[in-house]
Amino acid sequence: MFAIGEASRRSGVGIETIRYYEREGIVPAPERAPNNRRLYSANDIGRLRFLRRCRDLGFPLAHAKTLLDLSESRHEDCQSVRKLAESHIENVRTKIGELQRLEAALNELTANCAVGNVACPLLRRLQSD
Amino acid sequence: MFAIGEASRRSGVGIETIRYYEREGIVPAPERAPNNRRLYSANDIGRLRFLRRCRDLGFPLAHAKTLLDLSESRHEDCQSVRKLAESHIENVRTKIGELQRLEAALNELTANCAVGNVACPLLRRLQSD
DNA sequence: TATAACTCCTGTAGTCGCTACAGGATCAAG
DNA sequence: CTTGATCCTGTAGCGACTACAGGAGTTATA
Repeated sequence: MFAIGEASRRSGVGIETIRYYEREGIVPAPERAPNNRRLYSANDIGRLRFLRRCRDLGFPLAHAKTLLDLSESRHEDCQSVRKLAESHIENVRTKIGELQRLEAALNELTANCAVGNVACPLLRRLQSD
Repeated sequence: MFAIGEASRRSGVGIETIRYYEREGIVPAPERAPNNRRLYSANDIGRLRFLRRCRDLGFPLAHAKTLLDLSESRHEDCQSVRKLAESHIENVRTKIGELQRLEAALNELTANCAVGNVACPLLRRLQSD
């Protein structure tokens, strides 16, 4: 059993974040030592690591929790997992598209904003009616 | 002079957001009618529209405010504008790259998660030590 | 003129996922 | 015995809104 600092190091989840997950019911409250300090099992730490990986993949915390629950249920519902993952991929693709359009717009706006312009064309465009 | 609802319609900035901008000092407090309602001039509305365009381009609000201030100063500092815009474009490019790597990772993880798998490979990977 | 429906006001709290304290208790090492 | 690390609870802050609650004033219709 490990103290929260060690659990943090082993899982890659920050101490404050671990306590936050507990408060929010993302992970169950761990055992406590007689001195009231939290004690984490290897299993608990595995759960935290699982959550960190989900977060690294950009899943919102609520979905990370769902995936965690799915991963701990007896009959792993691969179907549900895939559905969640695919909808997430779709979101990521959408966001990439949005940002690419943004980049194009910004490039165009700054293109004319080159050397020694008197009136700034970018500002002109932002001001226009 | 226009009431806040009309200013919202004309600028494309939500009513609550307009009041928020005022609270935060992003825009100056407008005139008030004798009945205490806010009154916006065409100029005020132009400012709001300017901010909306900056936000649409993904500038953080603080930078939007800086751009607005630059646009209203006597000698338009095109240099500063360009610097802000270029650093923002850089951020957008970085974010695009991150999301693309994310998408690749998710694609790889879900690739094996195809039809009728018994044990879900995605969960396996998330669980691994 | 009465009433309904709309718009506006202030102030506060919620969103998301942490992160950063404050103020204290406990523990390990020298 | 003291120093410094770690832990505890509880609360507030981040960014940029958004959504109320509870009230007041305005406009349109019957």
